[in-house]
Amino acid sequence: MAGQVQRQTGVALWRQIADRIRQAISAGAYDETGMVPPETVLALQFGVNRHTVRSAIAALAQEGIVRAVQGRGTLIERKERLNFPITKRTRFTAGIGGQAREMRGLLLGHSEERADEEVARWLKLRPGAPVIRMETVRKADDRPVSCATTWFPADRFAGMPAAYEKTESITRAFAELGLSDYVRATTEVTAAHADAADLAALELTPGAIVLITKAMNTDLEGVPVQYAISRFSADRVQFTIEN
Amino acid sequence: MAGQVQRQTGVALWRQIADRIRQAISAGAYDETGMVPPETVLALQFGVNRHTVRSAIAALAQEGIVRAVQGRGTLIERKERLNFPITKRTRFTAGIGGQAREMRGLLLGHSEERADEEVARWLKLRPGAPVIRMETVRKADDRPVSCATTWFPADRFAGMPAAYEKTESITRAFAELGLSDYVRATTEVTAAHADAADLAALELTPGAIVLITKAMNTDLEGVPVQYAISRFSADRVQFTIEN
DNA sequence: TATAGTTGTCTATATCAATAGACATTTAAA
DNA sequence: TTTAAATGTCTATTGATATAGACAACTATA
Repeated sequence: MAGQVQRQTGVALWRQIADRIRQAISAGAYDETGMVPPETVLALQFGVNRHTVRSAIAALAQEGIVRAVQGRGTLIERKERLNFPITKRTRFTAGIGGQAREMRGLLLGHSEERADEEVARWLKLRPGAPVIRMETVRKADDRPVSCATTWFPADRFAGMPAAYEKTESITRAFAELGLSDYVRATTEVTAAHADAADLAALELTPGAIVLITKAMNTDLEGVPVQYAISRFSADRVQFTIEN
Repeated sequence: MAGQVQRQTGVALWRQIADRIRQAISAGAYDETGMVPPETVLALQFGVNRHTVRSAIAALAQEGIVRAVQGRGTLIERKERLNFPITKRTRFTAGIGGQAREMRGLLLGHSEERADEEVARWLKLRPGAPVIRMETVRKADDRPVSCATTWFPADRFAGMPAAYEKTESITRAFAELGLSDYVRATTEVTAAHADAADLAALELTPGAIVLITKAMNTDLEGVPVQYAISRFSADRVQFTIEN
């Protein structure tokens, strides 16, 4: 994890260092001791003052990733990265499956609106067609993993928000509405800094990274049934694509 | 592109704004005029002082993305986000294909070493087996798109570095070494802040995000021939997964 | 019960980031 | 040739970031 931090780039040193330590923890670099190296050692490694390292560690403690104990050191509290397979049969709940005890989808809000150009294109509707929009957060063992904006054709899935709120799962909600099976047609993946809404929904701190997927599901006849823009905390998930 | 910028996060406002404008340009938000909105308008949009916007634009001008002209406005010079499909037949050169005039792979360095646990697992070798490691950068029209660390079984592909340096492509290098076809077996995707080496290789600024893929290719019998960890500039690419 | 090693707190100083306002300079269009 | 609209430059001030040093407080262990 050597490599120097860079100055005068608009990114504070303490944030660069926090990001590097977070990544090192994820990669298992400190698994032997379960602790982050002493502040003086890190300061030397990164070529900065000890106080700068302290700012970085304070940020990580704020995220709940480490806990500093006076006299002992800085203990690693949490270290999670869920694997999320993307396949023809991608389902959030089943996908995370055995990796967490409890999976829940929470409905933050919903509305009926007219499809804009992007949504219409993905759902193969005409622009202005009525669609149901839902804002959701998905949690694994009560830790938010992703939040999503999802659109459904309104004529076919008017009862979606209620069904989702009841079942806490898209798959089960589809089943309630008479769609027993569906397949993932396309997924686009990008990454960006989380915006304010995502930070709040995913309980992240500014500067955090989100993996963004834009995905379209179809029924077995190939008719689009759902278009979703999901934001995943990059620290907590990885995607796997099996071909 | 509304949404406010965030203060006291360790990421300077001018950098947040630069990132947002870069992304808006990529998304085609200013395609009608070919210009970025006036500084005073942006300052109002983001809720910051005009000087802060000027810092952001100066950074983008430094990257060669925009060019400010006194009296006229700020012109968009370049606007790239390459789409990179991930399929069974994923090939970097062909994948980016029609989206750039010229595709090149550059060999930064290589060595023969013993497989560590991770590499051995992916290549289905025993730990300690000899492998060839290559560090490469891939460029589209001379702009770096990704950098990669790649491992090959040493017994089978000893001539890989030389072949890659000559052909500037993994596919063509494999062909030279007698492997005419191969398929993508698995791809893992994550995102993280770029580390110092990636920043240099990809000509990015600190705080930039990289999409990271870990991918394994096999020959047509299913024998692993290549394991690669690639880092893509998140500002310059997106992935598409077709199922 | 010392002692080494660690985190916590305090003061002080220098540099970067951001705001504020005024005015110059250039361009394009009226 | 004006004029409006845009970028360029300058000065000044405030708050965040980073460094520096000293010492307190706590933990584990010899």
